[in-house]
Amino acid sequence: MPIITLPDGSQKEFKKPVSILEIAASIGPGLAKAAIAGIVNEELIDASIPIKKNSKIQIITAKDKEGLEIIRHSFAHLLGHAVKQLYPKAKMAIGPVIDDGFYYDISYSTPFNLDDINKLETKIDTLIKKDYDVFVEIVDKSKALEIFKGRNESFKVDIINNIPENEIIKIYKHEEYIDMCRGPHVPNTRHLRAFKLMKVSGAYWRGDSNNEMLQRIYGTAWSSSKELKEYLNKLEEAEKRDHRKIGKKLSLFHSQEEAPGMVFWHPKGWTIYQVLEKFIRETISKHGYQEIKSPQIVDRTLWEKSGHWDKFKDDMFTTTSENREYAIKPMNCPCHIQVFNQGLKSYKDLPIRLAEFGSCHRNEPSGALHGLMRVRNFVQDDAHIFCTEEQIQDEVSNFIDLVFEVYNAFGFNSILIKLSTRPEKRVGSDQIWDKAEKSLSDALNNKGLSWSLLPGEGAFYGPKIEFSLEDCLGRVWQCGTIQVDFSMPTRLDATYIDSEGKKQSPVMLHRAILGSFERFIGILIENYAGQFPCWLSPVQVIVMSITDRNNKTCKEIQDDLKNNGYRANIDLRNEKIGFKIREHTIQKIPYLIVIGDKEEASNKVSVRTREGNDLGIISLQEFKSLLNTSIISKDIGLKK
RNA sequence: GCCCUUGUAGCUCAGCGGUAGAGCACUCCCUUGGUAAGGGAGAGGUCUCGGGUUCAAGUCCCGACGAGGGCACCA
Repeated sequence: MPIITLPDGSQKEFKKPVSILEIAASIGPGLAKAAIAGIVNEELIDASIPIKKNSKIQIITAKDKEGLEIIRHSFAHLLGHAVKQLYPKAKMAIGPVIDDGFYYDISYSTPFNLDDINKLETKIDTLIKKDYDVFVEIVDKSKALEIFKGRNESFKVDIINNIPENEIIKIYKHEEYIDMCRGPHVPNTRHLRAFKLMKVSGAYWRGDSNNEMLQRIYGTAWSSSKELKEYLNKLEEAEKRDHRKIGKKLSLFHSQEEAPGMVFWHPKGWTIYQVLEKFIRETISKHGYQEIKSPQIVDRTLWEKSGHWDKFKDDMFTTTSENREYAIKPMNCPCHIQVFNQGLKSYKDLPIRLAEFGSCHRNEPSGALHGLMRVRNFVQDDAHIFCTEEQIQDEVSNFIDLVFEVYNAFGFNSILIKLSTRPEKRVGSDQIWDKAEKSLSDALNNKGLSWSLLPGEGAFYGPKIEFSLEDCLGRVWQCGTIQVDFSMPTRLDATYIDSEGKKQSPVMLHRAILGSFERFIGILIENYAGQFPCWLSPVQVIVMSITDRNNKTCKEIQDDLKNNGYRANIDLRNEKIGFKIREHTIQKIPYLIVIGDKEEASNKVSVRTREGNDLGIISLQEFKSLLNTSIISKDIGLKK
């Protein structure tokens, strides 16, 4: 005789065990139709499973976050159903929910191509429209093994073998297709409507590159076709912002076969790079850093000593000369310790903050390369802080301020913070780890920041904080980091003299704000869709003539602007003004100046923005002060 | 590195066994025009590279390299 308590506190008593579907039906037919699953005493369960005890329940529909997840999960099963109908010999591995959709990993003799995907999509469509009921059944392990062995589903058998003995297993029956799942799933396929199969790719069984490579079919699914459409539009929007596309259109950079994973920066792209570097240089200088420059190529023995050779030698570029083997540096820290090691250091010298825009090479696997985001040669805004254990917290605290200052300058105001703590394999005593982790969390808490904990995710040499920023499309990019290192200073013999005259090893903090310049510029390109705020814009002003009578004046205005430190170009081509405006608007130049006879006569300039706003005829002086304000304030402008 | 897809003019793409095509960009000519594309003409390609099949190969097959999407990796 279960008494069921609904979310609004009202109670209903039933004479026998009831399912979510039945409860929903007792409330109203509309709800009965919409019910997908339920939360019973905080546990998500299938809508058809009878509830025997007094319970607090909530009915889940497609409008709930959980409902959408269930829909996606059920779509994975539906894909399985379709695959097995079209390709009976296929073996199904796993089909989980992911952001925006689902996938299924499948083993099959021949690769699936686009044609197969289309066929599967059509098949799923016909299955959906049958509005068939999905039945759930609870079985024990031996029964589950029997079922899936009988169906020749060796991956499912493998999964079952890894499930503890007394755990219950749920199987879902989609007509003749049977899948195994924790569930819950939709009670009927009529809840499944808005989906699209997106792509096929390879994926290793259990994510291990030693295992068989399966074929993964990705799909997206939503609770309504309107949401599906919105999602597909969003993808299109993101594609338009692709930094590789914009990089080409605006002639910022390119790459070519002869230098895979390396960037050829064009004048305009390099201008952005230099402005960015200048900004970081000035900012970190204010925060007490000293800039250094260390060698590009360093003898193998240093990398052996630092431990990198052992772990990463295959991922390093090497070169030889006169029987010595060198590595092109994959990181800067060992070199920075060499700088620290020059001359005796006193505790009074600490903290010492050494920064370098260090160009690093890493032989990344070819399949990992991606535009500016993952390259083989990149420059970090790297620095290492040498300090005492007591100084860790202050240094971290100051660094957090620095990160926020920099990110805010680009208009990134939503910043996510993660703290990773000691992993199983690590160096250093628990006491030191306690202290270091506490320093990091205290620094975060003292600033009243919210952060999430990643237990066990720290580096073997120390805990770390990671900073991610959210771009205007809501995508999250991990950029900044600060990592405590107890190990490398000792390995590379860094010491200082403490107040009692004894030698001590300093703690080293590895830190970066942007991460790599290449990647950060990639992120900026996508965030701004190529429309850089004026202070970063490669060309800030274009001066255009109406007829060639006005060319001389245009040149004079350009010279004036350039002499005042602004990046100004001229367009004196024999083209109509509309043509020129169109072209430079597409090139995202913030300010477009038009010079015709009227402007010459009044000794003024006509100003138009790339957003299409006409700022009217103003004096050059007035324009310069406007430009100046925009640059100094790092105005983000109308970016969307 | 692994799986799938892919590589044609500077760019975007068509052509898919029978002597290389379009639009934009480029060059020249006409036009000197006031806020998102004025008109005309011309030039431009060992169809990524190397093999093979064929009377004949951008076009089919094999391999290499690059690129795209995933997977694995990411000090």
